[in-house]
Amino acid sequence: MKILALHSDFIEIEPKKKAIKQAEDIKKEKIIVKDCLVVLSASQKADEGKEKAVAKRLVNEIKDISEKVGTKNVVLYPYVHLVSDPSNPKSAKEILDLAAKDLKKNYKVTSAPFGWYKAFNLKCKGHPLSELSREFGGESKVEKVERKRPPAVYKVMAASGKITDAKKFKFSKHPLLESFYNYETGNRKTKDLAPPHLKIMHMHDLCDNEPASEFGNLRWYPAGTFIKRQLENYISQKVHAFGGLEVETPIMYSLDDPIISKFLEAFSERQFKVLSGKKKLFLRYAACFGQFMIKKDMPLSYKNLPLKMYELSKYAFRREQRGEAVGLKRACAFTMPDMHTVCKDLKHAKEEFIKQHEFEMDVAKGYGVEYSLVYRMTNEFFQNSKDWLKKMVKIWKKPMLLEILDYSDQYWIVKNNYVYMDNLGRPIETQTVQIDVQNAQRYGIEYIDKTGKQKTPVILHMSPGGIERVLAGILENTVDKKNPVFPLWLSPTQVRICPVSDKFIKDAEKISNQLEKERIRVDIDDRVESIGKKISGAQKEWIPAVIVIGEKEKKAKKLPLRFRESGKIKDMSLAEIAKWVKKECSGKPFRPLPLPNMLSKRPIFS
RNA sequence: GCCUUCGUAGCUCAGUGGUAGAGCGUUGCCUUGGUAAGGCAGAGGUCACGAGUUCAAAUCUCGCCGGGGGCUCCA
Repeated sequence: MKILALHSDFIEIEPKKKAIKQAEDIKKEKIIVKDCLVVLSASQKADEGKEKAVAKRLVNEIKDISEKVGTKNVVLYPYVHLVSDPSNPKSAKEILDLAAKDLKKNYKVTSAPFGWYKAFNLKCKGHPLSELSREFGGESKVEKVERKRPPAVYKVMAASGKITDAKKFKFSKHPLLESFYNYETGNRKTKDLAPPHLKIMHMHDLCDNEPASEFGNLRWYPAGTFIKRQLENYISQKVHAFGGLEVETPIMYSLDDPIISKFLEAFSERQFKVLSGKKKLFLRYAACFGQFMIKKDMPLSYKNLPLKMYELSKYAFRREQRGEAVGLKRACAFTMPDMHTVCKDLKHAKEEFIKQHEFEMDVAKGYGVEYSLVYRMTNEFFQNSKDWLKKMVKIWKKPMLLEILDYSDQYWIVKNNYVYMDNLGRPIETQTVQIDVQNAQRYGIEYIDKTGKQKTPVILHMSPGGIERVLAGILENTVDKKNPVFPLWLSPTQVRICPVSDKFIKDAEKISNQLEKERIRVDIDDRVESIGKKISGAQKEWIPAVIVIGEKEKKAKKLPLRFRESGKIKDMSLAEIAKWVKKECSGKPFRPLPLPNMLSKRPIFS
């Protein structure tokens, strides 16, 4: 559709006679509208069948222009002569009618008669914005790139390295892998319920959807922010120790960039786009772009390889469709740790892959959640890499699923996914390592080898798990437990002290100060409530350990810790408590209590 | 984007055409306690939003926005 918008002092329209058969029946009278935006429009062949989308675009354009020129009077004037390939009249009329209906909510709309020869008299204001032309189609429905893919073949590699057709594999001892396999192959037994982590998210005041944003954009409250930061710091700490060089790159990139734009064409529906004046930018969906752009500008030597570059992307953005963004499983803005390793060649990449696979498993230990492993690869890679896969399974020590693809329209030739399952039998894919054989060439990344020749490297992608998804996995994992707790290093409160009455608050504070010095997160239930209620509250909050303090404890040398998981009470000295927390949290980052330590002062967020 | 379902107090929800409800939480007072919920009183609502039908709409119809599920998708 092409439009010409004229901000006018007035327009005077006089219908003369019908130009086409389909012309609408009207009274032949003069129409005069003063101080208005006259929108001459013509729809094109390409708009046929997309009337709704085109009408929407038309409405948006008109809103945009009318706001700029400051008028609420709109005159829709069908003007087929603007284009050389007009659509059929029915389609054009439909677009105009839809647009008029929509615009009438906010504007005074006059529709010039459709299909008539009209005389008109118009005075255009002549300021810089008074004459604007625009051209657009129903972009919201861009044709999808049809990918005709042959179905994948699934096999299972047992811990011994033996490969079996997945259909024949006995999954009975591996229910997690089985339910994932079932989901992958379409035997989906899902329940018509929201994933349970949504409730937990809310119960613990972690986070919520932000109604003033797009769906899938979350706001995080202190307890949620605490857990998120802990996970972020844990991963970053691990990656640093593994040799990742941390960088920070922009979150938005120009759509006009010759390298990047090519990469994006097929996925334009999934991007958030941003306007900077006339320049169009998009928000990144991963940290690849920024890192590849750095690497392409670096004078890389074989001596630098493998070069591991790491970024914790806050945020990465994907414009998920309605019905796809669910709680933490698929947010539209998410935190993505992303490492890209430049390797000399495929052989080198395969060696490095093994190390990164071990690394991923080590990181996953900190999450404390059981998961499955799948390797997805091209058939060619599979045929050449059976021994390599055996090395993987030896580290993994359990059967892993193999998905073998008979096509290669993606940038990777092999990747693994670490898969958590939610309680409704749906997978949450988190960590991954991938061998990328396309992007080095696409971005022009090169290194100089021993002989002084320029070579194109192979790139390894590695993510130790999108933070939100990892959290979803951890939360889902608590659901079937009798007395669920967060891993101690992720518990906002580790120990709660409950004085039996307000006489003992001072004593509680003393103990709390001592424990705080040992870097333990302690809070005090100083509310005027019965001790039973304080215990009950601590249980509801999943506080891992509770200490009741009264006359008895004041005198005793040890403190009675009630552990949530077991429900048992154990007498422990301050030193023993500190030792326990240190042991449970070894190798994990520390953050102080995210909320006031006195419960009476603590705000409720949702 | 399509299909489906839901939207009532801070939260969880009841309320099928006739005065807006409960539990939890919150506020105040009483209770000063012994390992899962002490008592009493109060505050808190544009029934998502807009239009329509009706003497009368939380309730029926249409539209719109938002949440959940399914499809597609997840680079």
